[in-house]
Amino acid sequence: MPEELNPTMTQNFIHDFIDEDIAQGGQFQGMTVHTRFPPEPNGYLHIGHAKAIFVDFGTAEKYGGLCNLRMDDTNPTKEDVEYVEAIQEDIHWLGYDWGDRFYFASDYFEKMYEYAVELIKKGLAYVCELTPEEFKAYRGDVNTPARSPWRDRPAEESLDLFARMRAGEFPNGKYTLRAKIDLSSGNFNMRDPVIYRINHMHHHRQGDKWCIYPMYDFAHPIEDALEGITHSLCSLEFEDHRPLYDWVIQNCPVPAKPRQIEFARLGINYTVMSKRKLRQLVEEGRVSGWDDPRMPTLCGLRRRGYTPRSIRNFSERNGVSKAASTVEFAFLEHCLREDLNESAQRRMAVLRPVKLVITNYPAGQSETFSVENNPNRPEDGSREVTFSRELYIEADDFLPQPVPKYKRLYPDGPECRLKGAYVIKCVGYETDEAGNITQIAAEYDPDSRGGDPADGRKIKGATIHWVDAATAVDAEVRLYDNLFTDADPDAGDKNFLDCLNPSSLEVLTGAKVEAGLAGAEAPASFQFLRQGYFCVDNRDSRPDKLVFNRSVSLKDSFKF
RNA sequence: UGGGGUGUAGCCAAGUGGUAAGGCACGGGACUUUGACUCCCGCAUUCGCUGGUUCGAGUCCAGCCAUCCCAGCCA
Repeated sequence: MPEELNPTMTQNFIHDFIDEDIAQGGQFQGMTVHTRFPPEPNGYLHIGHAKAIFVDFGTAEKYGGLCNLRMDDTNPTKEDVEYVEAIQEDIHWLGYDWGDRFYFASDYFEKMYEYAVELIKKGLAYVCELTPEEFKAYRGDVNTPARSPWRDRPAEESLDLFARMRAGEFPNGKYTLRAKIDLSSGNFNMRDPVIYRINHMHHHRQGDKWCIYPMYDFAHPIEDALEGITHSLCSLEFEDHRPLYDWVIQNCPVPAKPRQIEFARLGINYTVMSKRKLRQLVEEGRVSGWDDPRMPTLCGLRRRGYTPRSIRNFSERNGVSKAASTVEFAFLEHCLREDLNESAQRRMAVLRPVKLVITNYPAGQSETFSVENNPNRPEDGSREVTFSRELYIEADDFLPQPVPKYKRLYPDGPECRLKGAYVIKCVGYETDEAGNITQIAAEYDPDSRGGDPADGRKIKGATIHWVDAATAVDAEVRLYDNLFTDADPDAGDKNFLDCLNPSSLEVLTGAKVEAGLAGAEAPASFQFLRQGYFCVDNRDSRPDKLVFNRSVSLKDSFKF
């Protein structure tokens, strides 16, 4: 049911590693390549996650393997079921499917507990009773080892305390379980990291069954191993954690030996990708919600008219490497245009209308023209549009005084073509007292029905779009610009809110669109001729008021 | 000044000792019933810098520089 995915993902350094693993005949030989996408259900997925999804699912697909979807819900403090469903919906929308392999890290809590007990018995973990403040003070620094007064606590004592931690005998923060590794390691993650903490809190899935929760570093490798993951792909900031990941795999009797490989996460200029900041935008009402069309969330992009295919292509063509990258927003737009140009149906709409009167066309007369829906795809058919003496055209398709190279309407200017209808020539215009243009007059060539003059002469002017004043429908059109003005609102210590673009949304209420653009028959994404690509806003539209969101504008190489 | 990464054009990115792919952006032109699309052309004598090895170095070696991540009982 998902539309056809991209051709096989192009080779990248991750695939090189996997190829080696398979070739070397080690732990992965003969195994099906198995990856996972492990979001924490604490927010909505955004365009950055799309890359991770692409890498995780795409890599599995490339090797004929499997990719699991797993909710990494080891910290109930920030998590909520609300996000669990949204995450699944967004991944499916992108076109990926995990079959029946949908898991929750919290379902492994019992097993993790057992492994932790094993570690204690082996003398590789101990219960520590440093307060958070002490813990911090004892951490040491770049050239001072950490101190841990409880690391030699007898295993029996730790076992007892750990059991009582689980039983709920102690308040939050009283005790932690720590792995006994290396207090002087240059890698702070190895300085006897906490692997379990006490947190008396209701878990969205486990309820009140647990009051101790495993830390990511302990839980994640176990989750991977339990699911038979062969390659655990994650972002660069976890490189420092790999020694600990390997330590857990090595010291717990897990059924598999997954390998962690890190790649650079995606950055886009003019775009905030931090969940915390996105949440702030929503909570402070600076956007209408997580799905505000200006948001970089998948649901926001979807509502704005982005297609799954365009986002997949964007991910594919960006490549996968370890170099921190910030790609240009223009590239995402390019990928959308590329897809929409191929697939979007065309419609006519006039965003800033001005009336055009065909002076030699009989008043009261009307006719219809058949206009193709997409010149690239004849199979999309055509539609009927009405034409009469009074039309609306775009205000900037007329100029009282032409500027150099202007080839649209102006008095005594060149012949222009009304898209799909007739050839016309401007013969005058009217203004109000203030000098504003109120109406344009033109004459048409009756022998040019459909747009081609009978005598075969070339039309020098441009082809312009129009709507019939008699049948046009009023609409609201929303034009989007970047949510931020600064190229990288996430960089440095500046306040990202200061970078908000005050004109990121422009609402045009006087637009006129051709009839038949409402309701179920409307194409999901379409192009308003010479105005860009739009989609019907299914969330906001009402029968009496059509609302269109602009996905991206057309490229305009026209310069005066 | 500890540990772990990364540096190829404005932005991504191939390149794995044999003489710098591709895409985006940008500029120019052709075509066009969307000034869109499409199509041509242009766009790194050089790969962070400096040395070294080699007939030959973006690729190997050394040193240096820049930059990102790490001291949550977050993930």
